[in-house]
Amino acid sequence: MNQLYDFKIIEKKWQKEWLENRIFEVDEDEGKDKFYCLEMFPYPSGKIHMGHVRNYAIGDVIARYKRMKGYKVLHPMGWDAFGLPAENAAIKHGVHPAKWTYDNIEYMKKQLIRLGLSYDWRREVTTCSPDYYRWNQWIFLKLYEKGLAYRKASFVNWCPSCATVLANEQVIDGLCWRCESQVEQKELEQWFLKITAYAEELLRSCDKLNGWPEKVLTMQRNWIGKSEGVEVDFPIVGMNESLRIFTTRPDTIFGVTFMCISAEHPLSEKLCEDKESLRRIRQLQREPDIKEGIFTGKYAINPLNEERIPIWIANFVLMEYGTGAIMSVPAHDQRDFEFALKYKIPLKVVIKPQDKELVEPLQEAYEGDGVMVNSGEFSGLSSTEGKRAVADFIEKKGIGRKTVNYRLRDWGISRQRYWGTPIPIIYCDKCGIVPVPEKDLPVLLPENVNLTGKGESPLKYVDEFYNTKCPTCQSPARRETDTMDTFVDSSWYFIRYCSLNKEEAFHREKIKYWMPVDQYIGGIEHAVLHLLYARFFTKVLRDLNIVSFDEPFERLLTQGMVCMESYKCPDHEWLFPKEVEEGKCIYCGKAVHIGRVEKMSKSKKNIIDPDEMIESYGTDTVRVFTLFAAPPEKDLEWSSQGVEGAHRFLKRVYALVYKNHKWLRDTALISPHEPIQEVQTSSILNLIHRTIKRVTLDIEKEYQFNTAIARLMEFVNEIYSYEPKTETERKAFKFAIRNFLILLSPFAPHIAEELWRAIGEEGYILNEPWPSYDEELAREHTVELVVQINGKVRSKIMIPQGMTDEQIKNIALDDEKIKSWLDGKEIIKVITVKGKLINIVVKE
RNA sequence: GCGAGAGUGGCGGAACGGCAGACGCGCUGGACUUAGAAUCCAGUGGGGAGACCCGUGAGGGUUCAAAUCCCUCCUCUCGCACCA
Repeated sequence: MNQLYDFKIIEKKWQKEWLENRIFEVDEDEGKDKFYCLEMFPYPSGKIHMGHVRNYAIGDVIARYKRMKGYKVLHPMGWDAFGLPAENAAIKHGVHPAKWTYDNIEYMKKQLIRLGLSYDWRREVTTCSPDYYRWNQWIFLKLYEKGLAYRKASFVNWCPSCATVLANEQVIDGLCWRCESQVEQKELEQWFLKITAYAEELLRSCDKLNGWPEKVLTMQRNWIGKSEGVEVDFPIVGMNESLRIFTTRPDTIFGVTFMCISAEHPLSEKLCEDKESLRRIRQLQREPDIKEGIFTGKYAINPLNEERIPIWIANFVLMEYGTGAIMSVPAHDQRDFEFALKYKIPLKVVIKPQDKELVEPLQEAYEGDGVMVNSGEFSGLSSTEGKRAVADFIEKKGIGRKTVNYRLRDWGISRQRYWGTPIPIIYCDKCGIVPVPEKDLPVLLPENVNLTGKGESPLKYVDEFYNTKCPTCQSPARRETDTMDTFVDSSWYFIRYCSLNKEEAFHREKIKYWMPVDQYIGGIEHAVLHLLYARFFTKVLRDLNIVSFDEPFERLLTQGMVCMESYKCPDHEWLFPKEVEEGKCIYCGKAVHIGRVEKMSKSKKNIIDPDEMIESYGTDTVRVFTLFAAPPEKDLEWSSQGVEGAHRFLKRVYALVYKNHKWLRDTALISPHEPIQEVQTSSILNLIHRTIKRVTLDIEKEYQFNTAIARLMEFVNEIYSYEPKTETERKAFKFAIRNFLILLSPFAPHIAEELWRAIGEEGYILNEPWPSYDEELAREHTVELVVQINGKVRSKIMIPQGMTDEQIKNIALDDEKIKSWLDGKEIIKVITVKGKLINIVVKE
């Protein structure tokens, strides 16, 4: 055994051996319980970043722990390999996207192996390979057959920088999720997947996702945005037409004083003669904070009270939601109130709050519940009763119906870019839209293309791709040239991992054994993107009888961000941490401005390169630090001194074993039946059982790896003080070290493996069962009794474990310090807690 | 504006309603060194000579006992935000 902890040699050695001996490979075993541990696969952008390291370190601890607990653990990894950066790199540097991508994958795979992650690489999935994307196409065809994939012209989100369309989920605050450019509206014909057909189920089964963070579920529920209400037809005066509106507040229908329609509403042209103003309103569409409208000069009739209601066109009414037209109740809706105020439209109060009087003129709309007033026969009903009564009345009269609206829109998947899955559709002049027959899959992405990034699919100009024959009538036809959104790829990859066979993507028995994923780990940025799409696909695949479960991810852990302070030099802009020495810029010596701790990002250069860290300290240190510095779901602040601390800990572990390895090697383990005489033996056994217990509970309880590692540090600190002398003490010591190494191994697998062999153990530590603890031995022999008087600590006394309340009371009252505190005072009450605390309540 | 989460030493962070500050960083002292680095040992919330007192964003409350439960407020972070 080498005296020094040479992590480079150790880590390389074991990584090689683990791979060669294929110890991470796993197959089904019906006799054993399974555990599917999955981390979100990365986009092969070039290099792994610290966020990945954290994500995968967390997953690896869980996978290794569960495996040692006796589960068959599926722990796969792959590449989300289609996407824009590859194409942009190609345009910029002239490398083919495929080469760029596969080169990156090769490099990043090496990095993952260097991290000691326990993946079964036989299952590796690369979404840009035809083996994979042919199944995207196959699923698309199935969706098409079921009417769940359709083509439609509409206004879509267009990112000018990415030169492609984006789905609604991919627009964050009006900006592109990927590049943060301002998103525009463009009218295009596009392919959509009917996720709205599953809106209700996606919403309802949120309630069953007990293992998900409430925050993510809230975001999904908000995104789906269900609201129940009624649609009502308001006849238009002098026209043979009605204006259909949607409202969730039928109880306020007697308070309508105007109507508003969207400028994009089909009737807007017909109703509004002032085309100039109409165009102006269209320009102001979705402009926040501005309310603009024009009166059309036309009126509608409120079908409940026959009142004449002016019809307006307003910029704040959305065509995509409801019917694109609303009834406006300014007294009870703040938006309508502001609009009415601006255009001096009268208000009519029809809801009276229970607990206060509304003082007119109103200062703001009253949107709460109350009692209906000025509402004809409905007056006197509560809002809740009124909603139902008015809705029933409307249905009975045949002027409308109860409806449910969702904010969720269908998923637009067409992308005007090259590096994605071709949509398997052919356009024929005679037959129209013709799906590519299943037997002709995959529709291969041609390799020779001229990439421009100008907003049109380059496939259009690849003749041998574009020109084809109609599968139905054999006449010349054209292929669809848009490719699929890459979120399609990641919507089912977790199912693909289950089947090893290259030809068969959906091996039903294997899927049945492994799925659903027991623990999914990734960033919260996918709360409504990937996670919603994956849930949707799972339900679709279930309805296609490919899978038999409703939800893909049993438990979800959203890990926090990796953060760091940033540095900015007055002359040299943002600086990398290594460009700063003692608070000064290494180029000009000027003091740098230290920015707040925030997510590591290339633009602010507040990044730490995992490769450099591994080079200097080793993988085990990096893993231990990232797991120790914060609980997994919280943000982690990178600290170079913290890394040193983690490294110091591992060096201490190494030195501890080195110091004793010669005799440890030849010593047997203490048997559970061996009589314990020496105090030290009993202390060592108590220490290790205590440690096993606490580490196990910390991992089981919400994956508290930070405290688990703290326990391991405590173990090391304490065992340093023991000098085993007798044979029994040595056997106990060996037992302790051996089990400690198992406990350490999920966090720092390489050093654990190395030391495992150094103390004479055989086989791979990953194949060892997780140690169990003896409750009796884990208990402390003596307890520090805390004695309080009126809730304040007044004394601490060491007592044997297991005293009765009465004994404790006597000991406490007999204590000299306590006696002096109690002198001359009357004891009212004595409370003892679990044999370790006593509170004596006295009259002051 | 609405919703969720958070606020604890110099710092990262611990604490089933029961000893606030585990563990780590940093700092202080000591040992080993010619010296340093590394390592090891000890100490380290604030005040006070001391007995003790004060301390978990602020203020109230419940309780024998509150960082933890309840109410009001402040600050920060993250979602949502013309969805009728």
